[in-house]
Amino acid sequence: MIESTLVSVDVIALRFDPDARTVLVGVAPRAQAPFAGELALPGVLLGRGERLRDATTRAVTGKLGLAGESVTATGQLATFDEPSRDPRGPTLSIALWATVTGPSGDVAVWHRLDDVPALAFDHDRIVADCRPLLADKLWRDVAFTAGLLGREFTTAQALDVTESLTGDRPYPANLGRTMDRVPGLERTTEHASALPKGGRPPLVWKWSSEAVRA
Amino acid sequence: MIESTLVSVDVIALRFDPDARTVLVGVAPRAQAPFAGELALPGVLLGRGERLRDATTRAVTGKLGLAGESVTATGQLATFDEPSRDPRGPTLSIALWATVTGPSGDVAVWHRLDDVPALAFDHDRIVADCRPLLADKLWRDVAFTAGLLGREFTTAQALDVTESLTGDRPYPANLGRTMDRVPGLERTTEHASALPKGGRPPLVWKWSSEAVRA
DNA sequence: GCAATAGTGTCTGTTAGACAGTATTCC
DNA sequence: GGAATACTGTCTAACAGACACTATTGC
Repeated sequence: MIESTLVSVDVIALRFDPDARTVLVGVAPRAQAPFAGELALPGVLLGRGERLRDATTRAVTGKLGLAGESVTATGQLATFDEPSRDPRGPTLSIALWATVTGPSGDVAVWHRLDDVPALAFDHDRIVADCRPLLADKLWRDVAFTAGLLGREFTTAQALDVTESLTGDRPYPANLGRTMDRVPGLERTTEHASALPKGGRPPLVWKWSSEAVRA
Repeated sequence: MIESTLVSVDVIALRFDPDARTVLVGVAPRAQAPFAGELALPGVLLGRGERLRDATTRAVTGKLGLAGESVTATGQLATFDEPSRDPRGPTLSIALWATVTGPSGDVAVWHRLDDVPALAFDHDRIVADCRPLLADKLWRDVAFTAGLLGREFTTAQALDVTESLTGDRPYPANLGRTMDRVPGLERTTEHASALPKGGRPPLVWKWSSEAVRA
């Protein structure tokens, strides 16, 4: 009988901050050794029979201090199998993404995707390797996109999120055409409320009800 | 302490058969319960500290009866976490791909990708879910493509492989342009040897030496 | 009106898809 | 020459990228 492997679940928790106009990743200082006090992605050991989705929520609530309801969507990214990645012994790490909303949590520290500080374990590598995967999901994976932007959002916010994930701000006209092709996403004629500094109010986009049965 | 999860590695082993002009998946009857005698993807339990690549090779050699050298490339697909997928208890399955060449092996049974028989466990689902992922790797993932087609190949074989994976036979001119854009792939002026039934000999394509440092 | 923000029309170059026509081989 | 196979040139539609111009708001 082969001795079984430990499996941990490490989560890239993303939150869109409309005020900062950017997407943020949640990290937290580790409570225990190894790497006690150092920042790390929220991660937990996968329980026997536990679903990945449940472990993801457990990591986000337990390690970042968020409410379970604030997790709007989750999904897989990749698996990291470097045996020496955890000093306690060989541990498989399944990297997942989660989109969250609402209050920022008790212990979470939020950083821009292109400005994540040095993290414990191989978490720097996980973030670096998974960033292109995340950028690829925007406007392609409806659950991811809707989870990040919420039930309805403005063109300006869509531009901000795209810039945060891809590193490149698209032209509004081009992004509009991209969004027109996203299934379940509808351009409304409503305008958002006036801006603090003036300027034309942006258009509102909404997910059709079937598309977001989260 | 949380009781740890069992992790199995299930492999979609692909082989291009130039005579049958199609890509084949390797499956084998299970030697032990559960599902003894039924066909299944080659799979093994992941050992403690074992790399996924090594477990993939172990599955292909042990369960399909192929030589270790016949595995030309491997990579990740997705993770399946349905707790009831294995009657022995909750088991995580990491699905991986492997490309193989050479003799077809002692126990392996080979089927066309669009004609895989009913399989044990949730392996039907794994094949169905992963097929689009595999089609997406062709001409994009150089290791995958080179592993499947080998060091050099003809335009006709490229057409056959593309048709097997995507279900659609492209026009030669269009595939040629796609291949012109694949980094490390070079169109030669050589022609393959004559065909059994006559006809113009196809052009040969080669990977540049840096591209295939497998 | 001016600054600030947002949306629209249109042009360009690239790519995917399609197909007729041509080339090379065996018999 | 005819059947079988393979390659080439070119046309069309879709798409990404770019940008000038117009529209709406607060001051």
